[in-house]
This record gives sequence, C-alpha cells and structure tokens, in this order.
Amino acid sequence: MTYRVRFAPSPTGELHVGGARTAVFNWLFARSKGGKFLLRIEDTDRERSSEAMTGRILEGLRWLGIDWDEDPLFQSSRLPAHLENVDKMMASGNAYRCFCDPEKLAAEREEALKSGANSWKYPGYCRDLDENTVKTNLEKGLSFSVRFKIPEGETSFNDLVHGETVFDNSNIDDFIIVRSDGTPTYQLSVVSDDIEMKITHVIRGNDHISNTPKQILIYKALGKDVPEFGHIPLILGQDKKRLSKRHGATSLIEYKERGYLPEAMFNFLSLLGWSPGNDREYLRKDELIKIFSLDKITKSGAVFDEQKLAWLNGQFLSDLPAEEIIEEIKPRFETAGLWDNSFQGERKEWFYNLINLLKTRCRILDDFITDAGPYLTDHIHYDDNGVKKHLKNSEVIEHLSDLLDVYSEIKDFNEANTEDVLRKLAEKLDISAGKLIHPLRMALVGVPVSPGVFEVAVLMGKEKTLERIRLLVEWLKSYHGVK
RNA sequence: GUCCCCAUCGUCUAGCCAGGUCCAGGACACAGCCCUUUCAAGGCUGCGACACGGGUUCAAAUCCCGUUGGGGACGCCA
Repeated sequence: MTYRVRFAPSPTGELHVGGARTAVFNWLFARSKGGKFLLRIEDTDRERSSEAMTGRILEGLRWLGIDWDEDPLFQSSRLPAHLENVDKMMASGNAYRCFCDPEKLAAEREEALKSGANSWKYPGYCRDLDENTVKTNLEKGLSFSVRFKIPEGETSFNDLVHGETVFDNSNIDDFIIVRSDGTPTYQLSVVSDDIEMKITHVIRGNDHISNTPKQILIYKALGKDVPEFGHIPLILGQDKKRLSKRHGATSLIEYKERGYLPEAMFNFLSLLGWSPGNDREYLRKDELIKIFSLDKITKSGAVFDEQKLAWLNGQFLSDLPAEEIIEEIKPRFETAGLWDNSFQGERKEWFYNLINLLKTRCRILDDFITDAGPYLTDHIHYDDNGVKKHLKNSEVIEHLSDLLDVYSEIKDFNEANTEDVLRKLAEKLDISAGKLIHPLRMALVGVPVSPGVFEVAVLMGKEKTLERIRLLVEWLKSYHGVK
C-alpha cells in the first residue's frame, strides 16, 4: 500500500504554527512510511485568498524543510469536478435541491434558539420535494442550494489517535454542499479532492473531528473508499485555549524572524502532541523520520511554550558550525550595521573564533547582535551595574594603569601569557586576581558578562586591548574626579 | 445549550492498550551546589503531578461507571 497524505492550507492568512505542526506530522508520516506528502491549496474563498499568501505559505514550509512530492493542487481549479460529484449524488438520491430562503431559515433558527431549544437543524422542507414541484421551482427561476441528505443510523470511524468514534446521524444536519451561487462548499470540496488525490490517511487538527462523519457520508454516497482519519490535538495558548493571535506570535514566519532555526522549530513542533516514547527530546529531522509513528500521538492539547523552543534553539545553535551560524546571522548583522565583508574575507578566521566563543551563550540569532557588539564597534558604553560592581573604587585606576604597563611588555599576546602576567601583577599588588579581571572585562566589553576575559583579550588583540584599558582609565579619572 | 474530544509536576511528556518492577521517570522553567574571572554551557541536588468519587481485583496512574473541570464543533468560512 502506498501511503498518501496531504496538507491543505487555505491561503487566507499566514501559515499558523498549528498548521505547520499538522504539516510536520503529515510529512513525518509520509517520509517514515515511504509514502507521498502532497499539498493542496484551499483557495475557494476568493474574497480572502491571495496568491501572495500561497507563496508565503510555501516559503514557510520550505524554510521548515518540508518538501512535497507532486505539484500542489489548487482547489479552485477543481470546481467542475466537485459539481460533477453533486450531480452523482443528486441522481442517487443522496442530495437534493433546497429552495428555502436563507434569510427565512436564519430567522427561524434564531427564534428557535432564543426560545430555549438547544440546537437547530434544517427542518427538511425540501428534503422530499416531488419532481413536479422541483420542476416548477426551476422553471420559475427560483434560486436553490444543494443539501446532502443525511441517512438514518450512525456513522463511525476508527480514529488513528482516538480510536472508535461514533456519531448518531440524527445529530447531523442536512448540510449544504452547493451554495445558491453554484459554488461547492468545503465538505464537498475536501472529499472530492481527497478522492482525486488518492489520499489514504487524513491527518488533521482535532477541530475537524465533527466534520468527519459528514465527509464519510459523502464518500459513501459517492461509492468511494473511506480513508483513515487521525485527529491530532490542538496547540493551546497559556490559558489552555486554542492558540490564537491574542496569545502573541502565531505565524511560523514570525518565529523565523525572531531568530529561531528551522531545525529547532521543526523539532519543537514535532514534540507538541507527540513523543518518541522515551526521554529523547533533542532530535534532528532524519532521526525523527526514523522514530515517528502515529500511535505515539497524544490525545490532549499541548500548550505552546516558547521557553522550551528557545532552549531547543540554543541546543541547535551550540552544535551548529560557525560557518552556518554566520550564514544565518549575516542579514541580521547587516541590518544592525555590524556587518563587514572582511568577515568572510581576510578576517574570516577571526570572525569564526568570535562566533564560536559566543554561541554557547546564545539562544536566538539576535543574541549574537548584542553579544558581538563590543567586538565589532569601538563604541563602548560602560554598563551601570558593572560600574557599580567593579569600578566604584578609585583604586582600579592604579590597577588598570599597572595592567596596561605589564600588558604592553607582552611579546606573544596569547591566553596563557595574558593570564599569567595578570595573576603575577595581582600577587605583586597583593589583591585578588578578580580585582583586575573584572575591571579588564569592563574595559574590553563594557558589561560584566562575557566569555573568558583572556580569550576576549586575545581575540581583540594586543593593540585594541591596550587602547581600551587606556580608554577606561581616562573615563574613570573623570568619573572619580581624579586629575 | 446540543454533539464530540480530553484529563499525570507550572509547561511538554514517559508509564496506561497487555494492572504489580511507580511512595510515578525525563525535559523546559524555577531554586541551590559544583566547576569558575563573570555569564552561559556542563555536572549534581532540590521543588513539583496520577482531577474527584465509586466500582472490578489479592493488587489500579493503568480496566469500568459516574461527577467535575477543560477544550473543540455546531456557517450558503475553510
């Protein structure tokens, strides 16, 4: 059996993280089974759909590393085929024309609900119209929609994640499959296209569970095989409600812009409502393909926790070679005005070293911008807290001046020597090494946080190190009011 | 309201189907310690959950029923 699954976004908005997660599960299923992963663009809502949005959705998918096997099917192109199915169903008595006035129906419904009824279904006025009436109505030019005729009985399916699920048909309305303007509705289009695309497994969000019996009934009315269905849990916001815009960022692209790596995002999404069944969490795509299975999908909703995403991103960042990080951060550095082409030219090695020094401290890509700043510009701002903590005693002026002297003497300005010389000086001055180390860090980067200060000094080079110590000495003189 | 789905640490989850090895394991977050020149990273420790009530059973987080709670769907949107 060839497994065929699909992801069917409608291009009415950005690719939502929930949608992206559905795509991830479908893709993982297909790739792990050697099946096909297909795309269908549900663009039948002409008002809200746009070609531009289709492009952005595909771009998001590509960014995540999700590829598809055949050309995407545009639902709007399939309109005649959908309507053909309606003819079949009308001919077989599974669908009928409804001449009811929609406004009248709406009013009826409102009234019924207001007077305490707990649900309202189409009363079936046109359900059993005789041929002559239909004919006359048609001749009169009355507009009509087409409804699906729900049969008696119950409809059940064995959901891949929830197991046996049963619906009593009496709870299902004779839903509309063709609007009075002659266009097919969602339920019809989905089934028609899934048949056309030979979809074997429909893996989608939980919110579609109540659509499933309707769709199964259409398959049956059409005499087609019913595919397997698997309904995955919804992604929730902190308040446990379905993730939506009021929870913050919901579109995949926003996370890309925030500096998350596609591999990390993919990994994170795969863990939302699925687990490999053991303690492994930090997983690459090829490993995920190997271990993914539908029966490990969780039943309950999953809260989107950006902190965990950030942690995962940090894991990927730490393991990513500097070259690749540089590719990712280049555009960000450019917009921040920190980029210089020499980083990929004569200062290539130096820049690699810098990035390698910073990467274990970074969680998202923009962290590199703030962390790398002091190395790339000469504008040093002395952080208030750092000043209070390490520079408030005017003695540091003397200490730094001494450090400046001994550092100027160093011939081979490497980590061992810079450390050695500093520690000897501290001993001579009878102070702890920290009393020199922290001011030195302040001199070099202006903040009390950095990689190992000797690594920093060496990376900056002797000249710049000396210059920055001098600069801080001058700054401190005026700060402490020393002449 | 009706129908459907769900229910293990604050969060993601393992365990549940094939009941004992679970006074419930891992991860994120949080707190502390170690390492250490700071911050990360790393290591260690701590905090922290089987929603409730009934069954069934020698034994239930695991099976059954109910209650409660949460969510989703109830469109001539998709």
